[in-house]
Amino acid sequence: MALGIRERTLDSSRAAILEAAARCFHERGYAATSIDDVARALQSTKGRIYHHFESKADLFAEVFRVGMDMNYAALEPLRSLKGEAHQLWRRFAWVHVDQMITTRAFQRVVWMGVEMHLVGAPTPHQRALFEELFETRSRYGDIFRKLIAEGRESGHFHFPNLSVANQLMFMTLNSPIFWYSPRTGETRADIEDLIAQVVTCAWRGLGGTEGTGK
Amino acid sequence: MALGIRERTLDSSRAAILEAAARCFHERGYAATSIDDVARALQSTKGRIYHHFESKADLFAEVFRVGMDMNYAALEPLRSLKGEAHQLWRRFAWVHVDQMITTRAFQRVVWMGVEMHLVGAPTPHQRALFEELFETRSRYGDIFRKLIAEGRESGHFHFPNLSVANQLMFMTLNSPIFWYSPRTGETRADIEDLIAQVVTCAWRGLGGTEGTGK
DNA sequence: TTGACAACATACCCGGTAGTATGTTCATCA
DNA sequence: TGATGAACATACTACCGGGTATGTTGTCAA
Repeated sequence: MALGIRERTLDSSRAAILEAAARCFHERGYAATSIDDVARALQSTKGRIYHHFESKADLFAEVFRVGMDMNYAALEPLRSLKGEAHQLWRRFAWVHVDQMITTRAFQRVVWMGVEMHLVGAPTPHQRALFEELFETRSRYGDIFRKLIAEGRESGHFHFPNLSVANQLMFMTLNSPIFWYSPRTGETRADIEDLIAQVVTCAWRGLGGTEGTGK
Repeated sequence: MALGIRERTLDSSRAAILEAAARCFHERGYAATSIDDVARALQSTKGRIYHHFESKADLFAEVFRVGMDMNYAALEPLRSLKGEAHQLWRRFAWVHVDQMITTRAFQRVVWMGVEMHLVGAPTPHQRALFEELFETRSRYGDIFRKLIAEGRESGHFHFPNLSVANQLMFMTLNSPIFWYSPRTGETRADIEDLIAQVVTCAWRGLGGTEGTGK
C-alpha cells in the first residue's frame, strides 16, 4: 500500500524541525534558543513543534540522537574492515572529521549535550533519556579509544596516557565544529584537503610514525 | 595614607564576584546563568552584583577581561626571551596550558566570549566593549601564530596551512578547559605531567621534529 | 556627633519564554 | 458525504530572570 500524504510528510516535517533546531542550537546554544526561534527559522509557529516533540529538552535530545545516528551510519561501512589498528584509525578518523564538517550543526549539539551533562534535565524521564544518549556517545568514543590503544601496543602510536591521548585526539578531530564554516565556491576537494590536515594533526599528536599513515 | 576598609574591601569584593561569576558561567554557560545564581554562589543577593557591574553582559565582559589579563601577565616574563621560534613556542605553550588548567573557569569564559561573538550584546556600548576584548584576544593569538610561522620557515614545524595549523594548535592547547577537572590528592607534579602531554601533542601536531622540543 | 556616602539587601516591575488549551484546515475512510 | 483525526495555527497562562527603585547599615570625614 502506497503511503498517503500524511505518512510521506510526517518524517520530512519532523526532519525539517530537527534541522532548524540543530541550526538554532548551533548558532545560539541551548539556553539562548527559544522554541519560537526554531519556529521562526521554519517560518512556522510553536504549535507545529510541540505537536511533534514533548518539550524543548526532548527536541534537543532528538537532535542529539540524530547526530549520533549519522555518525554511526557513516562509520558502519568501515566496521567490517580488517587490518592494523593504526591504519583503521586513519580511515575512521577521516570519516569522523568529514561528519564534523558536513553535519556540524548536529555535531555541535552532540558536543553541547555532552558538555551539559544532566544540567537542565529536571524530570526523571529526561534524565533517563539523556543517560541513554550519553551511553551511546560513550560507546562511539570507545571505538576510537580501542583503536589507539591497540595502535600503541603495536608500536605505531606513542603516548604516555591513554585517556589523555584520547581526549586530545577527539579535541582535534572534533574541532571543525568550532572553526569550520563553509566558504563560497568551496569544492569537495577543498574540504577533503581540510579533513586531511585535521586527521594528520591528530595522527601526529598520537605519536604516529610519519609517513605510514596514508 | 593607609587604605581604609572600603578601599581594601572594594577590590576583594569585586574579585569575589568575578570569581563566582566565572564559576557559574563555566558550569552553566552564559545564557543559563542568572544573576541570582551568581549571587547565590556568593551567599549574597543581586544588589551587590549590580552595585559593582552595570549589567550581566558587563559582568561577563569583565570576567573575560580578567581571564585575558591573566594570560598576558603569565606570558609577560617570557616576552623578553630571545631564541629560536620553535623553542620559544614550547615555553609559551607551556605557560598557556598551565593557565588553561589553573584558571580554567576564567579561560572557559574567554572561550565562550569568542564563541558568542557579538550575539547578545544589544547596546552599542557593549558591542564596542566586546570588540575591544576580541581585539585583545586576537593579538594574544597572534603571538603564537607568529611563532609557529617562524618555526615553519626555519624548518622546525611542518604544516600546509598556517591558519588551520593555528586553529588546531589552539584547540589542543585550550582543550583542558573542557576536560580537565582537579582530582583529589593531585600534586603540582601531576599537573605538570598533564601540561607536558598537551604541549607535546600540540608540538607533534605542528609537525615539530621529535626530540628537539624539550 | 552627625551628615554623607559606599556597600550592600529588599521589594518590585516587566518583557520574554516554556508549555497549554483551543481553534482551524484538510486528507482519509467508512 | 460526513465523520474523524492528524497537522498544524492562535491565544493564553504562569513563571522566571534582567533590571530598577528603594530601604538599611556601617564607615569615614569634618
